[in-house]
Amino acid sequence: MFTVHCALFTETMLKRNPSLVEQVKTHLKQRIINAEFKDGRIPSETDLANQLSVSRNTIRDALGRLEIEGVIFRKQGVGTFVNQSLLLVKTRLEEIIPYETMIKENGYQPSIELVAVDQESEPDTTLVSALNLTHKETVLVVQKLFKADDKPIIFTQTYIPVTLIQNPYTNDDLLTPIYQFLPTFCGQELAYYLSEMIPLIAPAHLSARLDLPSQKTALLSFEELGYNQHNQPIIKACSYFRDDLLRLRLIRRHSR
Amino acid sequence: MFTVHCALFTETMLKRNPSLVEQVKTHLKQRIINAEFKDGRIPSETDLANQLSVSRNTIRDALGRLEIEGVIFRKQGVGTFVNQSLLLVKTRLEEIIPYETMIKENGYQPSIELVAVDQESEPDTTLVSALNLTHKETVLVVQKLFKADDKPIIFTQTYIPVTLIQNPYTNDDLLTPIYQFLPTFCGQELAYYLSEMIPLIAPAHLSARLDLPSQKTALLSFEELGYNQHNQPIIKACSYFRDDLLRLRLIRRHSR
DNA sequence: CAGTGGTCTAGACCACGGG
DNA sequence: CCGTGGTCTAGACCACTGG
Repeated sequence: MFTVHCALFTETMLKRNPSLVEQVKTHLKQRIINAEFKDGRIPSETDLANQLSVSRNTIRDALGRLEIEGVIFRKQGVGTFVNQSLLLVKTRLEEIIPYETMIKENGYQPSIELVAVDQESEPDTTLVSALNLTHKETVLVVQKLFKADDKPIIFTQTYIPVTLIQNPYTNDDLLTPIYQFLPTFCGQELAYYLSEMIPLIAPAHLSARLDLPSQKTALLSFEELGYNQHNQPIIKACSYFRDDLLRLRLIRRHSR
Repeated sequence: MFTVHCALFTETMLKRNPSLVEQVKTHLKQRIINAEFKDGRIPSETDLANQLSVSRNTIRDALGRLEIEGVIFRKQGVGTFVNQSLLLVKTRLEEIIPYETMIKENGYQPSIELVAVDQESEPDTTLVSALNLTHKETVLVVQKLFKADDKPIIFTQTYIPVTLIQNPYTNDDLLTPIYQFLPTFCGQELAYYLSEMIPLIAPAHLSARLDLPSQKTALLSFEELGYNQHNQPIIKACSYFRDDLLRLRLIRRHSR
């Protein structure tokens, strides 16, 4: 329909950047969230293509991404439908999301505390090899504590080689998500994390930081290497979660 | 080149099913594993399209999937390259893999033991609501123990509503991965898992099962709901991992 | 500048599922 | 049978990178 077409293009701009596919995806996602589709049935790809005046391929590409996100699902020969159950799932791990957002989506009031900022002039060997550091390269170690409704919930420790840092920064800048800090102050993009999940019995210092109820508590920790667009490891991050307040979820599929 | 074209199509069959894109993907992945591309540089999309006599879109689709798997990465204006570092990563969680394969890929000799098969006639309320069971529906509970080089490493507990089961099965059938059991005996496809990751201090019975070294050991557990192609939850599975023998990994990206 | 990947189109045919 | 999504093609133009 014409109104839909207008909504998509006049308000934003005429085409390109973000790509048409991305605009269509965002547009459809919004209509889904607004519950504009009765019975969860989404119009046929041909109809959508006509409505939005783009080719069916563009529509299919956008729908494909929404399917991967778990927002919709398709039945060949039948149609495309809203995936209500997955629409409610927060804290999906396969996507990089600021912890602040994660906490908010779980219904808490988030806050961040900068615990410490240190310069480590002699990083240990595992860090040196993980980040391909030249010997004796200094690393910035940033410790942050995330709170939900003022209760400690996530503790993170981020390692950034100082040689990466190009522009002066303040402590406030360190409070932003690392994937915002990197482009601004290091001229680097964070393309992806390779993450290891490790269960842990909270050691004393973490127990204190996270205000854990009893002495022996199980924690979930992430040990992650962040890579740039050239596939080089640039940062390391360790995170520790109180799983009683935040459940981490993940969708696992067949590769096909 | 013609030889390449032949390798792709004569040996397998003439086109379609698996799809062309899938065939191209498999073909390229094999060449990558065989280290056929010098310096990790993959031919341009146009070249590949000519070599394999398919359209560039088909090539791009295949490369796109390999990129998601982390096998390759692209640089606009430059080219497409093998992602050596991620090629070595095993035990990727975002994909459904038989635990047997997972253990093998980590260099151990896998074996499976069927610990117990029970009929639970009064499933608890969380199970009832998770699987949308009608009241008093009996559930088959299958307990399996996976070993790596004869050391216990993964313990699983799978819940299958008996009403799903259409064909007679033996205990040996229960040893196969659940996603093979479901199509054969239940006429269902396992489309995806929605998984929760929970750290745990091993309770006594798990400690014994998994032959844990000391009393208080942290375990990683998965609590998963398996959905079919119609987006209905059909099974529940709980898994417990000894993380000292098996490191679980995951790639996290930006949604775009 | 030439060559690469990134985006988009229009159109074709197939496979499936429900009436 | 028809309408749905699934696959594939050929061709166009853009955006970026390197020499």
